[in-house]
Amino acid sequence: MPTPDDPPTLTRVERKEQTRQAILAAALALSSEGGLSALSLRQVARHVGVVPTAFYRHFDSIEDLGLALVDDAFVSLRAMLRDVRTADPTFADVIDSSVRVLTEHVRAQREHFAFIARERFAGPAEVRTAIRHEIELCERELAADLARFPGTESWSREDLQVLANLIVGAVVSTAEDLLVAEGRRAGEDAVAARSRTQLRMMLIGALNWRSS
Amino acid sequence: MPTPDDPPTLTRVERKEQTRQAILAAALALSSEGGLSALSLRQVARHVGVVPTAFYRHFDSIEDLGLALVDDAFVSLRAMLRDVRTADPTFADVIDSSVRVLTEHVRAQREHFAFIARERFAGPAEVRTAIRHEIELCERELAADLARFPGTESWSREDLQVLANLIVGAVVSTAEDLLVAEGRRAGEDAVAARSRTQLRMMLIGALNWRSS
DNA sequence: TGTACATCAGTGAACGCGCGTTCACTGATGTAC
DNA sequence: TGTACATCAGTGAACGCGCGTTCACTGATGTAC
Repeated sequence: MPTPDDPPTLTRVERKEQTRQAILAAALALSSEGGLSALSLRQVARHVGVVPTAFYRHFDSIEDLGLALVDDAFVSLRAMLRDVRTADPTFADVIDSSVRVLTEHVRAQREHFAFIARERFAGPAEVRTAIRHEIELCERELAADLARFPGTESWSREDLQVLANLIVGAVVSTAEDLLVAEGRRAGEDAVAARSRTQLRMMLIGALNWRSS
Repeated sequence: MPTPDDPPTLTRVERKEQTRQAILAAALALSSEGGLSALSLRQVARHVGVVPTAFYRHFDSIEDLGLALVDDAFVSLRAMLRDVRTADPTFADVIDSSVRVLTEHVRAQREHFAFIARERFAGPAEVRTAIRHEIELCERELAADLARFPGTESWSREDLQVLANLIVGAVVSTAEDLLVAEGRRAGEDAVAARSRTQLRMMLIGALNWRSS
């Protein structure tokens, strides 16, 4: 970024990283209208306050930048999953606390979650593949978590995977609905309430699985 | 379309409708790379074999065309829902027959389902809104269907709506996974098998709801 | 510490290209008599 | 049925604009001695 009057304590490497982050932030914000495929290098450069050619010092192409954004977005998503796992133990109900954590993270990292929802099907082929791969990894982690839950001792690996897929699907769907609520408190609360009921129905189904 | 040697039995109105359909088909096919937002009027015209300005005889803009495609896509989706309702009565299991119908329709109308999955979050604002609205209508219809099912007599309107949302979410998610399978038989079968298991888990959960 | 040289993030001009949109048009189809 | 006129789907030239990419460059920062 062309700010030669920054504190001179910043090294050249640090300045470069700063510009890189500014480019990623601009791309994330601008792609919310029309998506990554409709995003132009010049738009991004203009928004960052840099000449178009400077872009190439950081990324080969918009698609390359997209892959970096996938990494960033899944850092946010994994942070959420981590918080779900280590949720406040004063919340007795796993579902209540999980939905609360999800709502908070979607609210705080709205652009990252919107990016995943959008580019999962609309992004350039490589970006779509990268997102699908990351979601698959999350499902596998969840399956491993579920195996440690009481009541799933007798489940097959396959059934655990299927349940993990079901839950991830519900979470994705809830996150998408939260995004549609666009931060309006009433809308978000309704989505959260519905999600809690749905997860409870699913939990009842899972607990009665194989024993029925 | 510039085919002046078509059988002269076609009226001018019929010819116009033919071109309109060709434009819709071209837009549907071309938007699968990059989405509606990245689709240009000139690309569409070129693909149809018509001069760019001819486009305006049929649509005001790509966005306007997109709204027409939403209508077409939901004709396909509603046809599927209709088939689910009136499924072959020799299939005793509602879930087996529903998943079968879904698989067949996604296979036959792949482009329409991909359009909905993609533009639901990536399309121009008006298109996104139109899709959301249509999905909501489907949910309401499903809720009405569910009310006629045995076992839901004591359910509140609200709970029926929540269950309908859960099922629609699962169906959307399954349809999307079928699309990712890209018509490979093995992949489709795995998705279908998983979907059947998930719907059964959900069914068990629903049947034990309120009675637990 | 001071000097001479290397590195490299960002510049700015230039290019050819596809874009959406305007406008006046053409000529086959349709209609009124 | 035949003729004169209206309609209008599709044409083709032209426009200004933003695009991705090339290239040679500048000058502050970093490094070797």
